[in-house]
Amino acid sequence: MPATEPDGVDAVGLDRLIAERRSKADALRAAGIEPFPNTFPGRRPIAEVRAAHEALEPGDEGTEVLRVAGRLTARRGQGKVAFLDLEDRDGRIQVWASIDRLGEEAMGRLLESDLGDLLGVEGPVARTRRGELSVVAAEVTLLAKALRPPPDKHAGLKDPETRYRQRYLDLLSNDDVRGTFVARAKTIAAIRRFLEDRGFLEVETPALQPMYGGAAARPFVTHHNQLDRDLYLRIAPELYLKRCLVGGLERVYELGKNFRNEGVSFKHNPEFTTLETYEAYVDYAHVAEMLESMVHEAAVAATGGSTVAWGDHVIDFTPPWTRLDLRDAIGAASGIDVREHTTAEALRDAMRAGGLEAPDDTPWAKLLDALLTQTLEPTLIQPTFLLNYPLELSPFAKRTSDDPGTVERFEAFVGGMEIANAFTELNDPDDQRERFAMQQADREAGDDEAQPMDEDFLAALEHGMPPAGGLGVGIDRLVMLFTGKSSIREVILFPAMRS
RNA sequence: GGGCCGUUAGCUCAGCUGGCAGAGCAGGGGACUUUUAAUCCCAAGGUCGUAGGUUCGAGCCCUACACGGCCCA
Repeated sequence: MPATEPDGVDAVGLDRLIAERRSKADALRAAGIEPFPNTFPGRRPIAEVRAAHEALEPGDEGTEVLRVAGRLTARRGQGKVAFLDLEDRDGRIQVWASIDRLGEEAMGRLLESDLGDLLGVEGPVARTRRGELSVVAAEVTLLAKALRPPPDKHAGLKDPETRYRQRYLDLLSNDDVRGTFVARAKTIAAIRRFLEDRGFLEVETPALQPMYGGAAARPFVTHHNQLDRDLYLRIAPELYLKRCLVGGLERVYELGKNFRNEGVSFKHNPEFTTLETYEAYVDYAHVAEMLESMVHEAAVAATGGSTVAWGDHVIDFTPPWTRLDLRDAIGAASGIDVREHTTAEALRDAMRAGGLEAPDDTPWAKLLDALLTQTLEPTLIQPTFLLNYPLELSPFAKRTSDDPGTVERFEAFVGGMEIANAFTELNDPDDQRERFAMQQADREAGDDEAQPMDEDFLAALEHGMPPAGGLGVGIDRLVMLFTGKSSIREVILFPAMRS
């Protein structure tokens, strides 16, 4: 064992680094200093302290003694004066420590601290001759000893696997990652504020459901031991929120997790966050106006402005957004007039003639959806509504008055992604029963994402649901747009990973 | 599910045609009373993702697997 190593430190690599930090913590305890104290009262956020002292000139020192706390991220100087960078959630400030102010013992302890330690510092704020705003340490308190070394301070943590599996390391070493999740919180808060202002009630409906529905997706199945029955994790709250409309709650929303048993990719995580809103006595046109205002307000709250950079584009969320008829827009993007190809065979042939993927044994409406995905969707960078969808794709939407094969539904696209789906809600229980029957037929034909019949929901509709406009918004995708991230994993704190 | 790429020190990365495992930062010892990725000197730190194979010899070539990323479905 090298003579320079502390007692008990003879390990190598990471083990040695941990052992060194542990032995420092032990030494503090032996000196009567608790390396994990319970509290540090009166601490002020660094950003606030900075703002209050911006006016200080180089060489000046403020009169007020205050406290800041955060993680030690860098240290310069090792002798009788040292400069340390302390970082909290929203800011970073230099700590100016000198043996003159701290005394020999406290200065010695400070120099024993390690990068990653959580420190509390008390003292006045000064601006150094070089112009750096600093807390002049009169007293330094270790608030929590870091027993493991943090990631490199300059390069940050880059390995995506470690970033997602140990997100706390990502958050503490990469400022912009913290910013992403702050933006996410601001987005969600702005949406709640917006809906609250419009008289919506926030409700909570079951995530564990005896029967799932409200979306085309495969569910997770779990089991309740005492009831001895299988339950599904919800794929959407839709059918419960409509029961709330039947009950007279008139304007409701739920913001929460859905669970879909599908693959993981840059735009899919098995649990993800959606907003659903239902408003009585309005139709989908009204919902479109609400959505564009809501997203605009959320963009301003999250980013400070109405526009965001997205690749080489600048997306402008300012209402009103472009409104296009689905069939017209597909025709313009693909060169295929879907009104002229009214059978699955004809549409499939036209798609293949145009070099597009068109699976066999697929009904006309699903081919239309495939055509949308392949040709139109990637071009919808600026916020755009596509209006009026085929009935077969929309088992809960109300028919248009002029075409029984079309429903009052829109999807909203931004950045080449679908971010929202809305319709005038189907409230005729007999029509709804027919739609379930159509889904049942799809299911028997092999579509395992088709809706199962839900008699309990039908009974609710039979009691009378007011005409209403409903909306679903993908919150994760919205945050991707606001923060310029191209992967959903960048906006979910702890994304799903293989074990 | 398919294709391509990646996995080397705590972190970020080099590593040539197969020939002794490298750097910066972090960490350790020392110097330094206004630093800004502080600087200077010294010493240390490795199951090269895992398991096989080829070879006198494998971080490097081959096979399988694991995990991750990107693209496609």
